[in-house]
Amino acid sequence: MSCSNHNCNKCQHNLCTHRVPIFSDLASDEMNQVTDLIIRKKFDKGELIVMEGNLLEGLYIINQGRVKAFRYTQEAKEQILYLFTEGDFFGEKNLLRKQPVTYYVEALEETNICVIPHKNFYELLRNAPSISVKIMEQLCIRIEHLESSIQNMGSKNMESRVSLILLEFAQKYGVRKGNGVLVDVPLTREGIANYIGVTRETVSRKLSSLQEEGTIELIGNKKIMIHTIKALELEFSKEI
Amino acid sequence: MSCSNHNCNKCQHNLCTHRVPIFSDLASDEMNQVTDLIIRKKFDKGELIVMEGNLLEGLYIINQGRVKAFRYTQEAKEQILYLFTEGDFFGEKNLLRKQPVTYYVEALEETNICVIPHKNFYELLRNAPSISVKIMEQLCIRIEHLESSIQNMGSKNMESRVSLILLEFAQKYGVRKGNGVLVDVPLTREGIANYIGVTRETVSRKLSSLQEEGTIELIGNKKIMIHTIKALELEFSKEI
DNA sequence: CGCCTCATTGAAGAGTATCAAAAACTGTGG
DNA sequence: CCACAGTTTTTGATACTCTTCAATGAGGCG
Repeated sequence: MSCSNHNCNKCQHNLCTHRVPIFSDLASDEMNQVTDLIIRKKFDKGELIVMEGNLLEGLYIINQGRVKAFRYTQEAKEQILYLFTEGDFFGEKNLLRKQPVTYYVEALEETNICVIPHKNFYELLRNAPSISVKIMEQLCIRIEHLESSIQNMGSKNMESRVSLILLEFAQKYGVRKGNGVLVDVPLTREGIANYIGVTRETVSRKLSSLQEEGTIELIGNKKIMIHTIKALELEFSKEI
Repeated sequence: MSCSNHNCNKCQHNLCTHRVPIFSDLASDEMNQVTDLIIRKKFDKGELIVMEGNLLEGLYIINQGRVKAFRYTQEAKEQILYLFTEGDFFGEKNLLRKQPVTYYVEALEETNICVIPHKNFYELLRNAPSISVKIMEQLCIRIEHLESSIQNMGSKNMESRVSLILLEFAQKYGVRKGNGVLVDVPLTREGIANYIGVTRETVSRKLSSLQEEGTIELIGNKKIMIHTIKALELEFSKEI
């Protein structure tokens, strides 16, 4: 599950510290200092990275892969809060407030994580005040994302909720292909459903109808070709 | 709408700086320095304090009163994100990232606001690093609140959503009375509905049924006596 | 006291959840 | 490369919950 600094060659040349916004202001030698402190971990698809109630040993940075962070609703259904990708980090909250995590994090694919032990993290905060500001910025970005999610979930019609998640996917994971965007979907239908608070059948039906009308094209279960982004944006905002 | 430092006697003796967590580590003379910089504003019930798109001139701290922060959903329905009370603050996000606000804030009752101009706020950040940490903590608290909201809105049955908001009210605005809790409800039925993503009729019906079964007692439109908190907690978690 | 806003209640309807079954996909091993 | 098994997805039919629309009732402020 974890590997030393020397036999994890993928990490070696793809250092988290260089990819994370919060360290972007560090001088190169400072960055190397941080890099030396990193503990690397590897998780398989479906593996739990952290559990609700865990006390994290440090800041978790995603070096490679994608993960979902979720809680359970009253109905014991997963409610996905975030999708994190390369360069994203989590656990900062629990470091700052020294509290156990309040959600689960699970690898959606093979994922390499870099952990900065919290002792070192605090030193960093003291020595490089610019990091504080960066962290605040990231926290604010996270707040905005959550606010949008709530705004979206307050909307009753699932049309706009499905459309919005497709737009989010297009933006985060999409690659231009011809005059459309090809998306490598990180979630199953059920995962999508758990993200926007509906059932998997509803997601399925809506994707099918979007395919029928030519807006998207389902390629297997893991890829979606979005032909007309405009149509999604329209759908998203068509209700008065 | 705004008043000078000398004729706003309510503020005078109830200084925001003493009531806000982020300043709690400041020495008394530092605090007085901050206090001198404060601009005071007063808003009537129903008045908009900030609008989406506004560039705020500073950090907004609530000295007295209650406000709601909301966005609009696709259906043009208000989606309430936060209820802020005395001691809470908002606008920090937009200061840190220097971006326009992304929500509306409206006074739910007569409200006194203290504004710390952002120029002074930045100085504070530089001179008193402890404030950074406090702000991060507050941001984390806000994140946790939002995460809980999403978890709650992901739950399909409104039973648990209504129960949860009543519990939240009890905790924030409740006063023990005998063996129950008397709550001064800050929102109309429609407001409650806009907080949890249902219609006002649904809220009304659920409150009535809770009253029938003896869990709560509706006193006018603005007060609710909660007789058995336990019943709400049960209701909240009764689905498997 | 009267007006206006807010809240309640009822009946009908829309829409999504649920349940069930069939189809498609994914990955493994021959 | 193909067949197979397990998983995931799709699709259909039904049920149920919440919304919507409408009308009545209560509350609060001048």
